[in-house]
Amino acid sequence: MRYSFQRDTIKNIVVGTKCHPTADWVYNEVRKIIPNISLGTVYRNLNQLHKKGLLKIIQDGPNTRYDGNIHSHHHLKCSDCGEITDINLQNLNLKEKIKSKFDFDPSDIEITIMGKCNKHS
Amino acid sequence: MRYSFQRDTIKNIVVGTKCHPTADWVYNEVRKIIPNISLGTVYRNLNQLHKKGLLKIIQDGPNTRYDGNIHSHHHLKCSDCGEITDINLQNLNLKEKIKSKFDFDPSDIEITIMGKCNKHS
DNA sequence: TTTAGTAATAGTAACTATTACTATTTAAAT
DNA sequence: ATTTAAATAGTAATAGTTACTATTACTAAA
Repeated sequence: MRYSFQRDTIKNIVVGTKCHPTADWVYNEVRKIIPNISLGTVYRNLNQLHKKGLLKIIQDGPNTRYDGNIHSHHHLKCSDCGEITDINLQNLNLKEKIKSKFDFDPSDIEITIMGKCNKHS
Repeated sequence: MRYSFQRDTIKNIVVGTKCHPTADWVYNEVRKIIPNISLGTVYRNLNQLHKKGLLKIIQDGPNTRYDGNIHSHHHLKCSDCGEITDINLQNLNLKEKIKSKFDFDPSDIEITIMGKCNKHS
């Protein structure tokens, strides 16, 4: 993958925020640095960065969001303000439970906990 | 909510399958019974049935799917064939873990396990 | 260094899933 | 039966994303 300033900027923006942005949010942020960047360029590069494992794609209901935290983690989502927070859940041993209980070979586990964050409980 | 044959048929189709269908799949099934039903009617009724708690909406990547199983359960998804299977995971005690570890009041937990089903492992 | 090759881009068009709109139909209460 | 409002079919509109194309710009080799 050849260097491009556009992709590099997009990557830095996604990795540099904890807000799990949409493509459109990223687009508006990048435009502050590259005013004439194309929305298509943002989408293309977000997808390429995902393919390279440099960011994650998460679904927030029907909305696609991007996550610069590529370490194994899960999400809390506040049903009031919509804020999504990364959390770590260790020792769940879920993969072993799945493997022993079901005829299924697990590779990745996604957990989203809906509820109220401290500002809205 | 007034009775309508369209809504009743849609509900029976979603509840009667384990395939976690898309709106379009439901539309094609309903058309076998009501050939001139409108796609908008399918969407409107799927959303109404969801509001009434008679079905669930799940996200399969960017695709919205409907689930007639309204009991608490989780999902296995095969990364080869895409098949989604309902599973029960008891005694995870996740809500208590979350409540004690994070400043967050959990209401609902969604778990999706990606991996290979028995046909593709 | 130039140059040649090709990946990446900007701008725009196209596509797809979903929702909104509107005139007409229909359930069901009076 | 008449009335009323919910629901419908059909269509238009919207939003998010991808595809297309002429042009630009990395980068490796001459």
